[in-house]
Amino acid sequence: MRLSEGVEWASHCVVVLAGLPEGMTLPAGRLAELHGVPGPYLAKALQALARAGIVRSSSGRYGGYQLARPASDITMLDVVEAVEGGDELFRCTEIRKQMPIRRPSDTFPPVCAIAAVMHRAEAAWRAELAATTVADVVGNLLTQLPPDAGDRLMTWLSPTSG
Amino acid sequence: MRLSEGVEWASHCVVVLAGLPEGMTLPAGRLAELHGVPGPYLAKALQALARAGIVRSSSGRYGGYQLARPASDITMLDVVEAVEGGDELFRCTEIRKQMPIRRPSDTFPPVCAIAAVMHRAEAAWRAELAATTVADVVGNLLTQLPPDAGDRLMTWLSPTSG
DNA sequence: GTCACTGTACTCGGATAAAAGTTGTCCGAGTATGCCTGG
DNA sequence: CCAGGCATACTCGGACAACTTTTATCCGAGTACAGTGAC
Repeated sequence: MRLSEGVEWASHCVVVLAGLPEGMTLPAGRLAELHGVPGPYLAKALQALARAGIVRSSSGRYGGYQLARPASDITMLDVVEAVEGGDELFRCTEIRKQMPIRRPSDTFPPVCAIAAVMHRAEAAWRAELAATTVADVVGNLLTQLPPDAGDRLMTWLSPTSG
Repeated sequence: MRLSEGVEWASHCVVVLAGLPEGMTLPAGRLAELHGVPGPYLAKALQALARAGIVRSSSGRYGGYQLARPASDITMLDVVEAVEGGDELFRCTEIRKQMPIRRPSDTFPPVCAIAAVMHRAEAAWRAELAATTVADVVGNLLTQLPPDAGDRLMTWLSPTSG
């Protein structure tokens, strides 16, 4: 089991979009080129982000994607759930209820004891993702990258380059 | 993304095995029948548990599976990793290193900032699973199930029944 | 000089194929048991 | 009556298909800009 690649790509895209000047958009093709990933498929992840209200898309010439709300209001959990779907990692199929030793009069606890453990662990995972915003990641990156990384990015994004 | 069904089945099997008298074995076919799941495929999960040293298998007539160590020494993380593999949920493909704005002189931080967040969340998930042993789950079940559930199980498991 | 219109080039969005991983199944190798035979 | 050997039936273990999910791709609908022409 592993998360889809789209989660990684979408996360990087959101981080890049968070670093853009206010109002600037970036088309999917450019984002794909920047990250070296297949463009048409990255679009799929970006569409998922748009459906979730994380990014806003503008059509037409000079259109593209931009964040729909401040980076400090977007958690990593939002990004993961947008791409991956909000389904739980562990889905209990209630096989305990199919045991032949069951009697009709038996009243089962509301949740399977095993599912309870799994859900508790999953909640811890979600809580950690929800505690980190995209702004946190950007802030963390700024302390690690070379000082001119932002300038280089903007230069590369200028239409004459690339 | 979701965990494979084998994780759920294996967990239930381990719990059942933990409730057996010392030294008693249970064949895979019986475990499958008990849970109402496809037998040959459940064997696959049980084999994984055996490879991980969680259960011990005995061949031959009246053979089967039993726990390899006390239930209090088996965590739910052990079970999940045995079936699902120890791979991490989020695998960083280091796409940051493929950006065209990169320069050879750039020294990258050891871990991608995004991967760091994902790994932190994953660690929280694992920690929660590692904090719960199979014995805990069994103890929890004993407070919820009807008092005669154990007797019913042993009756059903007796060779004359089924 | 200003405004409205039209053409164009670019964007997103969803519908459509290929690849991988998971799910499900089968048959062969190995082993402890129970029976049979011989002492 | 007891011990040894043998056939048996049962077990696990790994190798082999079918299906679902993920990955990858394409083409059409829609939109904002730029140029053109009329006023």
